[in-house]
This record gives sequence, C-alpha cells and structure tokens, in this order.
Amino acid sequence: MTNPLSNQPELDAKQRLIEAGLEIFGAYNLEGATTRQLAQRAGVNQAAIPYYFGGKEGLYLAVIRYMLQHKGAQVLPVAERIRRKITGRQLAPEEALALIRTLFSTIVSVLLQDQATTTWARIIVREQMQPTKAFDIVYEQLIRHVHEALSVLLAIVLKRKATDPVVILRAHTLVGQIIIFLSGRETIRRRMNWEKYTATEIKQIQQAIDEQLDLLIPGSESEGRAL
Amino acid sequence: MTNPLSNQPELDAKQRLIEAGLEIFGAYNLEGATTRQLAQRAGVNQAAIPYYFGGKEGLYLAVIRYMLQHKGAQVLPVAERIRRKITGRQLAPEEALALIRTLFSTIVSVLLQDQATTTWARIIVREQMQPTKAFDIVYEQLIRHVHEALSVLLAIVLKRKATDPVVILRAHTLVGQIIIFLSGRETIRRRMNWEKYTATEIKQIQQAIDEQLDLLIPGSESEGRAL
DNA sequence: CAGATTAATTCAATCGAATGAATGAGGCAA
DNA sequence: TTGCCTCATTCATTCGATTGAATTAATCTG
Repeated sequence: MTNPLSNQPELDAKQRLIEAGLEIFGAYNLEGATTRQLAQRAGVNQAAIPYYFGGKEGLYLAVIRYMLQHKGAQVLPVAERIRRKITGRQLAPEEALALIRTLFSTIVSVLLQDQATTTWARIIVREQMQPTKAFDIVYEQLIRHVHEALSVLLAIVLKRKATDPVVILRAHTLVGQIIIFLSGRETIRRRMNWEKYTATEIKQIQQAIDEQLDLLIPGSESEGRAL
Repeated sequence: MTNPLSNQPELDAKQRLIEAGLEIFGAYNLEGATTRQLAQRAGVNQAAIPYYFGGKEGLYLAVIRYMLQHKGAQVLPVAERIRRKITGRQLAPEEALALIRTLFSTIVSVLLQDQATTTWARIIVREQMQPTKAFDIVYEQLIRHVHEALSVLLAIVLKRKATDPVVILRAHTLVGQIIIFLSGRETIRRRMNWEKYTATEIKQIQQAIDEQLDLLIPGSESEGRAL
C-alpha cells in the first residue's frame, strides 16, 4: 500500500516529499493525511517535514504550488491566447465557440489525463467545498483567468452581455459538465463500469462534451474535431 | 460556533445527535468530525454516541439513512412517475425533455434548497470521491434510479439508443450542470458574489439550467416554466 | 593533496495534546 | 425497585512536532 516511492530513486528528500504529498493528499485530505504516511511514502524520515516545510500544512501548500506551476503551464497559455483574441476584435459566435472547444479540450486533458493530475483535481474539488488558504492561490492564479475567458466567450456565443449573471451561471454549468467526471467519480464508475480514465474513456468524454457544446449554436455540427 | 442546538429543545438524545451529525459531518468529514464536537453540538454526553450508534461511524450511517429517507421522499416519486410514463408508451422527444425539466427542477430544489440539504449534498460529493459503505446505500436507493430514468429520457430526446455510452455520458454532463453548484461552490461564491443560495439565487440557477436544457431540442424555447 | 572544521541533513526516540471509546456511578420515570 | 439513560472520568492510541545525536557533504587549512 504505502511502499516508498521507488521511481526516481535519487531525488532529494524535499522533492520526494512533494511527490508523496501529491498522492497522499489526493487520497486523503489535509487533516486525514498523517505525517507518518507522508514520510513513509517518500522514504524519508518524519522529521524532514517540519524541517523542510515548517510542518504538514507547509508541505500541503508546497504541493499545491508545485502542481499549480506544473498544470498552470498547460492551461494558462491557452487562456492567454484567448484573451488576446478577444481584446483584438469582435469575434463571431462561431469563432468564440471554437475557442471554447479548444479551452475545454485542454481542461479535460489536464484534469483527467493521468493519475497524478486526477489526484490534484481531487484536491481542488475538496478545496472548493472547504477552502483553505491554498484555494486563494489556485483561484487567483488559475481558475479566475479560465473562468473569465470562458464567460466572455460564452457571452459572444449567446449574443448577450458578459455581465449578465445568467451568462456567467451558464459558464459554470459548462464547466460542471467536465468537473462532474471528478466530483461524481463513483457514480460514473458504476454507471459506465469504468475503473479509471484511460485514453479510450477520455475520448468518449471529449465526444460527449463536444456534442453538448455543439448545441450552443443551432445547426452547427462538429466535424473533424482534431484532438 | 458549536453551541448546542437550541431549536426543538426537547428531542431525545438520539435524534439530537443525528441533527448535529448532519451539520458537523457536512462541515467536516467522517474522520475530521470529532465525537466531542458532535456531542457538544447536540447538547448530549459524548458517551451517548457509542451507546446509541455503536460509535462515530454508526452515527454517520444513521445520518446518511435519515437524510436519504427524508430527501428520497422528494425525489423518488418524481423518478417513479417518469419510469411509469416511459414504460407505458413511446414518448415524443418534446415530452421527454419536459420530463427532464421536471426532474431537474426537483433535484435543484432538493440539493440547494436549505442549509441542511446543502450540507447533506456536501457529504454525497465527498462520498463520490472517497466512497465508504455509506455510498452504497445512497447510490442503490437514490442515485441509480434518478440516473437511469434520466438516461432513458435523454436517449429519447437525442433519438439514440439508451445503451449508447455517449448518451449515458451526456446524462452525466447534464447532472454535472447542477452538481457544479455544490462541488464548485467557492468559485461560484467568488464569481457571483453569492454568500449562500437563497430563493433569488436558486431562481437564477434554475433559469440557467433551463436555458441549457432548451438547447437539447433545436428551436424549442422554454415558456412559462411552472416551478 | 591530506586532514580538520564546519554546516547541512537525516535519524531514532520522545513529547504533549487530542482522539474515540469504555467505565461505573448516579438519575429518573414507571 | 427496575431498566433505560446520562454523566464525569479515565484509558490506550495516534497525532504532529521536537529533540539532540549521528551522518554526510562541503569548505577550509597547511
């Protein structure tokens, strides 16, 4: 169960603790994870946690920052590219929808791709319901940018004002179509007989979400979606 | 913070513990909640927990069962009514969509209605990511029926087979549009400046979801939605 | 380059605090 | 009295953090 990490056998204790933290904090929560678990999983002494991170919570924040930097690098460029296109000129609804599709494809990949990102996503969902100071970082540096870009795009698609509360709410519902594959994991596991999300499953999820996005512009059928 | 429950001052210790458990287990999780918290909140001695429920976990299961009975009574009749209509005759897509709308309206009410149900919903979302034996009960007695009914209805709307995996996946995404208001709570709080879901907010959420559902049948605009 | 000194890191052992549960004495209505 | 229930107290366990010695790596010295 909690065997020491045997891959990358020669990393310094600090890095090993962060990677162990990713697994443990994903499986349990901040208070549910014990320093003994973390230390054993990292193959490191328990005292290394206060030594390097000031304590368990410090390690937790370090894990958050580590993955934020890692995954933000995949998502933020897409959001930034969208932001520039938006401010440039008036987009047609079809163009805006295409950008939403690109954004969602990226998000699905980042959130469901591999085991590490899945546990990372679980941490975020937990933070949504019981925010700690870690959520501030994630929200300000990642979530906010993505959501604002999405809302503007959706306003264009729906031909409404970006400040319309219902538009923002519908942006949330769109995101909800992705997040459900994390927050409703066990239900999906039972309904689909899926043990985990491999490339096959992710492709089907992408298709389902794409079909839903198609609806936003009447008569437009997605064709030749390139992944 | 953890004042004893002062409403309904004369309930027996058993019932008071269940209501306290609803709040505490919603705010924290099973292992995060302490028996001292639970006892103090219920205005009851700590020893009453092992006495009545065999232990903390027993109380947790009792809370699940209590709310399942309570909330299942609101949702299951709707799902059952749908099931009968489905097996009766072939439904038109418009009829099926109307039933979906009814079902979703009920779910939104039940999940977001008041504070008690919100904490209950939080418990379920947590169970989705870290299922305990409690999830078995909730899934078999509630979630499964709703999801199966929804999938069949959606298949009719989309004019596809109910066994098509993508149809089931899209049923999940539809549910995700509701669940996001629980699992993405903190993001929504910041984006909308909503502190809690009162009747005003729920009405707007209903509208956003309704608009999304409208898309499922091209050209159909919702009119005079009766709650 | 060899040996000594220092700083950085890791370790086993232990601490006080908090936890869930158990205990047995008492209360109280029937 | 009897049987159900509540109470203050206590127990063993587990938690995160600390401690100071031991080990390693880096730097300095002659």
